[in-house]
Amino acid sequence: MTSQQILTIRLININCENVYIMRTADIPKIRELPLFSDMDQQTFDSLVRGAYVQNFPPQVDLITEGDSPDFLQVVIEGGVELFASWDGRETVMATVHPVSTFILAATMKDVPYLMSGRTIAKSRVMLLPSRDVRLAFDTDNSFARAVVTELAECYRAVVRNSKDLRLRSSVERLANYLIRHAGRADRDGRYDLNIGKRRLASYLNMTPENLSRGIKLLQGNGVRIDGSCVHITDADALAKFAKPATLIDGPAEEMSPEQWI
Amino acid sequence: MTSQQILTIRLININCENVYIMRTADIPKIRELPLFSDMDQQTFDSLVRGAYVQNFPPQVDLITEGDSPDFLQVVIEGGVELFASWDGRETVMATVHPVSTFILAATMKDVPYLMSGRTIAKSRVMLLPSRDVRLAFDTDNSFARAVVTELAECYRAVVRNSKDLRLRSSVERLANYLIRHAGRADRDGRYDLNIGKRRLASYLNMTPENLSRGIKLLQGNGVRIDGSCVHITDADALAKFAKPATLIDGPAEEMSPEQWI
DNA sequence: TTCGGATATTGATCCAAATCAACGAAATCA
DNA sequence: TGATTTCGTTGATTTGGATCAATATCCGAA
Repeated sequence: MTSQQILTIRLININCENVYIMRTADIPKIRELPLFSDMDQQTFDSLVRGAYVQNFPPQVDLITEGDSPDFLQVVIEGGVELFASWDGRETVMATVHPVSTFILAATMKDVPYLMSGRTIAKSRVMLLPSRDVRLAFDTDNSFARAVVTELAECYRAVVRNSKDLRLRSSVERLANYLIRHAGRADRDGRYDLNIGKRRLASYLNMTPENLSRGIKLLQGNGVRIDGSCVHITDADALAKFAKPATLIDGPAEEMSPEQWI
Repeated sequence: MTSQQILTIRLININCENVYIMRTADIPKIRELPLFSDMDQQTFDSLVRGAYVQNFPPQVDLITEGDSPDFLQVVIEGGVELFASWDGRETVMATVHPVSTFILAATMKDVPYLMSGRTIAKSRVMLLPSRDVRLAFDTDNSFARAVVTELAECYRAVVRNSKDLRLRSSVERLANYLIRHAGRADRDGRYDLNIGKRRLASYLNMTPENLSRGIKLLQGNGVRIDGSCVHITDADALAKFAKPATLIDGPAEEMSPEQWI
């Protein structure tokens, strides 16, 4: 079977018009990911040969919890939100920003996804057949090491998130969230929220109504939010209220590959 | 420096009388762990050569969050509880039962622990120098693959736990906890709780008072708890209330190596 | 541009869960 | 054995957060 035939079958399988073979311009972006940067050129080439790239509009489901991981996915442009459901309830677990992979654990173990994923913007996603990824893992030690680093980092990110949920009140979670993202503030201490408040509330495990009230409460604690503009007016006061901790919020450098919003 | 000298230094470092070089009887138990079972004999031997074993009374702190991972630890007998603290609050994150390892992620990445660990019973713990573990990872592909499997499983366990926290009420968490452990019930549907209610409450992220009330509430839903004896009187009724889900509670087989209580 | 829908805010109310307080039952120890 | 402490339960009360309802605001499409 030629690779062209394989591609054709894949096209039919996923039943979508807008599919491309790996665009040359995308390759360097992928290559620079920590997960792939140390890989043998030969392994990387063979991995990329079987891959393809797809463009999606916003609000498209990419994966559904319970499904089998046919592909390791890489967000090249746009953004993907990982969420989970149970008994009619739904919660945002994380958001993946370019350029990074998601659902690596399911791919490596070849077990069903624990989370669903949908685009939150017009997005460009690369799909690497899971079989090829596992094959690359078996043949390339550098890649194996990178997979371990990535998985360990993902694990630690969820543990930190779990501590955040267990040990803090919702307003404390909000305050620390704002501090974690203060890195992109300008010299006046302003930055854009870059996420809908509805989505943010879900990620922080609170209702949109309570998020509004939390924002109002924080106005007396060194931060003012107007629309999507966050303005840190008194970083010390905010820190005093939020009590950020490295072992929960992570050092800036350790901000994870499977990025936690 | 001879290995005897190194051992002596280690003895001084940890400042505890009750230290042994690897007891021969412990080796097979370790060897059978999924993490080590596929390892080259040679690598395994060199790993075990640098290891030692220690006995602890209950309530002893083995690791403290923020510390550097000098050793990969393996619980051989007894039990270890992983917990985390922030701003005077404390929460039980997980319990590790024999025979399994913990804090593998910190060891592999050589970054500070995110959780503290203390014995919850008289325990026997093996300590493998982190450097040796990372060395073994670099030289033994089977081991590398096993590490990935273990890390992926740990990651998924925390994700499931996070879903449990986010999507369920405290009584729902309790009900599903009881179902998850129903595997060890006898034919009458009875089993022992095997954990103090105080600790269980902390793990379920609720107060002891509320746990008591939750238990009472569940008496009308197919389960009766008397002291430490759990009696599933109506499994269907309990399941109807708890709505257990594979993607949160895991299939029995997938019960994790870094065991979630 | 206006319309219609999603999104955000505010207030009122309700509910789950934490806290406070008291007490009985085990377990631990002298 | 009795004394002391820890653990578990129950009741009363408070509080954080959810829900319900009403309005305001933003945004995208015709």
